[in-house]
Amino acid sequence: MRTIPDIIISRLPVYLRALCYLQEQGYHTTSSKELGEKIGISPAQIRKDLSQFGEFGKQGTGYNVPFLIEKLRQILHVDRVWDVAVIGMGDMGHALARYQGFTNRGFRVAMVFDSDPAKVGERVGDFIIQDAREMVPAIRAAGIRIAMICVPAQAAQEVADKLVEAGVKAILNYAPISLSVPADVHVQYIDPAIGLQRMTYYLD
Amino acid sequence: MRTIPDIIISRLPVYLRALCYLQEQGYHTTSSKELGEKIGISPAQIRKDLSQFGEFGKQGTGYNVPFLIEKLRQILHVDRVWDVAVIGMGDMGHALARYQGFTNRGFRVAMVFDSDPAKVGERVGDFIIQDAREMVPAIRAAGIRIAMICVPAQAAQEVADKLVEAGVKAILNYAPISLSVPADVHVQYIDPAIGLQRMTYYLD
DNA sequence: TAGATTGTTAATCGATTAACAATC
DNA sequence: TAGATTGTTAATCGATTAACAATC
Repeated sequence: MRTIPDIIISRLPVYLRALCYLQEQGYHTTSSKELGEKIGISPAQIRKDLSQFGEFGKQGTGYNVPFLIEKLRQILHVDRVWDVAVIGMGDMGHALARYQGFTNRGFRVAMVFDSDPAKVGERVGDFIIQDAREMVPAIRAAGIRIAMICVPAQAAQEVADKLVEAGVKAILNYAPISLSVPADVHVQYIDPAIGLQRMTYYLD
Repeated sequence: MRTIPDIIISRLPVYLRALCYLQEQGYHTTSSKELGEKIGISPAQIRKDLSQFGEFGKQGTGYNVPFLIEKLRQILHVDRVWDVAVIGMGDMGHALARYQGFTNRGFRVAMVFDSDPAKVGERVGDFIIQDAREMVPAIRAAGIRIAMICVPAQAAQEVADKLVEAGVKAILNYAPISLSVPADVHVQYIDPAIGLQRMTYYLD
């Protein structure tokens, strides 16, 4: 089986999100044209992307929304619920620990950590903050494969190393620094300042 | 002047972030090779990207770190401080209002809004939460051009419309929905669930 | 000088789009 | 049937990389 380009994979969650939103609004079918207008992607590209994985549409009528949602969930492996660990209970980690937006999208925060003794044992949402020193055994014992890093930049690489040691294979990094990880570990970056700087170039 | 591709612009903030980090660590010069290893981008690409804007390096020695930082700040228009408005004071808006990571990166949160009467008038960080009904005149009067949307999905498009009406030209959208805005308004999306879904495809 | 590294060219590689037969 | 829309092909478009003369 040939490898699907990552740029295609990166668009699938956007399709899935839009389809779920359409479903909530009562749509039962949609077309590549309609979907493309909603999310600003050309109809041809949507059809080409989806065709990498199968024939999900019908000529003349388009795509069945619940069916395509199910297929995309299977493709992206979010037809299950992944446990996620959050490291760093500052404001951002706190917000992620309580984030409602993971519901029905394949994720559930399962444990949260901080290295500050003053925070360890405190409650955040449904969780008791655990000591960061127990991170590796706790994550390994729970079989957790996904983590979010919300610690300061200077601590992020060390945390990433420990997560790798604990068996984590996917990291969502909120710390403003590029991480070094083995090739089989995936990293995505979220940095609001970078998001803003990508736009100020166009402002005068 | 020919238009620089957006994909190049989108890498510049990453270069800038890495250079600032190198500077903190005491580096005075770096090379495209060294920088590329830190951030996982090929040296040729870094040189090609930078060459769109001028000749910033020296053969044999590479780039002067403070000089390149200054140039990138000028290019990205973050050689100043932009005032930013935050709409929606849930956990995420709260975290952004108090976010320390904007400092020295060209941004300062200047005002925050919520539509919940129970929250209006409360304090978050250094700010008093303002009534969302005053959003348009307040943003317009302050000349604010950048905003972050942290409201629920079903309210986000309406908020975006008001921001456009108020003169905002750049929106960082944390709501899990694609926004429709005029062509001269820029939008960047931050959605942790999408970040995670881009990785679970590769996990089994 | 010798070694290192830039900026740039040309070649390669990959992604997007236009167009259309197939068919619901 | 007529209209709509898919999946796919081929053409176009754009981005990345390799290589190297220039030069610090």
